[in-house]
Amino acid sequence: MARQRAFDRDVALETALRTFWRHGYEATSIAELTAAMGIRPPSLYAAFGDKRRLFEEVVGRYQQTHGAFTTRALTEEPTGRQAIERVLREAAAEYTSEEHPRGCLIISAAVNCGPASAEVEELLRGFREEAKAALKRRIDDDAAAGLIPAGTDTAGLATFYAAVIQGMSTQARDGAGHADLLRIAALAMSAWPVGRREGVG
Amino acid sequence: MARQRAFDRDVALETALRTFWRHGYEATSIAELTAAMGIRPPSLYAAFGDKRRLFEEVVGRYQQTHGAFTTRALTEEPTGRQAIERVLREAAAEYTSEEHPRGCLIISAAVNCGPASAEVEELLRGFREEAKAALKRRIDDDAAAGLIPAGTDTAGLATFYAAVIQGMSTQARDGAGHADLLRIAALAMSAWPVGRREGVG
DNA sequence: TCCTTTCTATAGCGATCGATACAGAAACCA
DNA sequence: TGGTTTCTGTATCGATCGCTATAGAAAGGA
Repeated sequence: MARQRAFDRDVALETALRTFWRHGYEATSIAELTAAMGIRPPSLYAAFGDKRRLFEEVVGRYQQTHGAFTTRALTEEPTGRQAIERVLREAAAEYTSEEHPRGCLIISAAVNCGPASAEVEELLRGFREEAKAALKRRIDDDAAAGLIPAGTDTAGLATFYAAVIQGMSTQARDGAGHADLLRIAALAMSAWPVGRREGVG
Repeated sequence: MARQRAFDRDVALETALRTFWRHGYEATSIAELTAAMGIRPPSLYAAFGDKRRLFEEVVGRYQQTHGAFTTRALTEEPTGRQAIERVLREAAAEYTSEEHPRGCLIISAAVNCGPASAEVEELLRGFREEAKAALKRRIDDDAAAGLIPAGTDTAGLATFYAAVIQGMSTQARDGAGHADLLRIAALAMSAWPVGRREGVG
């Protein structure tokens, strides 16, 4: 019973996602966002609240689309080792895809923040810690199943693979290609503890 | 034959270094810098030119002080393996030190930049690529000396260790401690190719 | 066709950005 | 002690920041 929106909210959100993905939260201005989305500030604020809430919605969308491969790999693979190997392999492809900005939004979009947006920095930091904890849970599964030696430092392994993934994101943003990141992934997997399947222990 | 500066330029530069180190290039305002340095804008501009040149001087100072351990390790150790192992071990200590902001300034101070400071982003990117090339040169030394198998992908190894170091910086900024980073370093070294010294090949 | 409602566009809000004009203060030379 | 030079502090420049008041335009119900 009133005038309807003249733009596609979903398309506009995806455009905002890619803009934030490229330059980060603080470095992306409302002017740049509205120019990219093809709308004017009042339309943005009416549809998305404010810059902070738009970014939070962008992060949610990212986790359910471009970043969903992590959760899929961790839930679908039978062992922790296979799960982490797949995460690394798919990250290599995703972080270097030509279809969208390089690297990972959760890792790189809120690194340089002033005091005004410290909470945004903390939000992404929380998601990174959550992802690291998810890695650890699958490694713990392998430890419980006896696939890796008893007494293995599973938290240390999770921190290592989290660091490798974050390094892959930085490398991708610095220009490394798909093959470069696959080599990183393969070398990282060579750090996996020798276990039952490999004929030791 | 004229009035002399009322503040210590070197102390002020170190203060600016730590401020940029914590929040990054764009997120650090002139107001925040002058407040931290205890001077007023005209003094800053007279002594350092402008924000861009101040940052470039900060980066140079960082490379010769807090970041100098990398070059030292790479030049002083007899083998590439020992050099890289030492870089990782010292990075673990440096990135988590309580004496200054966490992580690496070259890696984290210009990640989220708008179009206006794309050149600053590119400057640090160049230094990161230079560091990666320095890693590769030492790995090539080991290859030439027959310490690692013939045909080893030395560029791939260099990219791997560069990624690990960048991941260590991110982990440190997210709260990981010295021991956590040492574990990352140890696991990363387990990816080093098996060579003559290890009794294979 | 008119009324209500919600969108859109223009224009501009106060605050902050990087950077400076200006005048007073301090240090050296004559 | 006066003159020259360079620093320092105040106050502010134009531009941009995130955000919004206001008015006109469009869509549905009566």
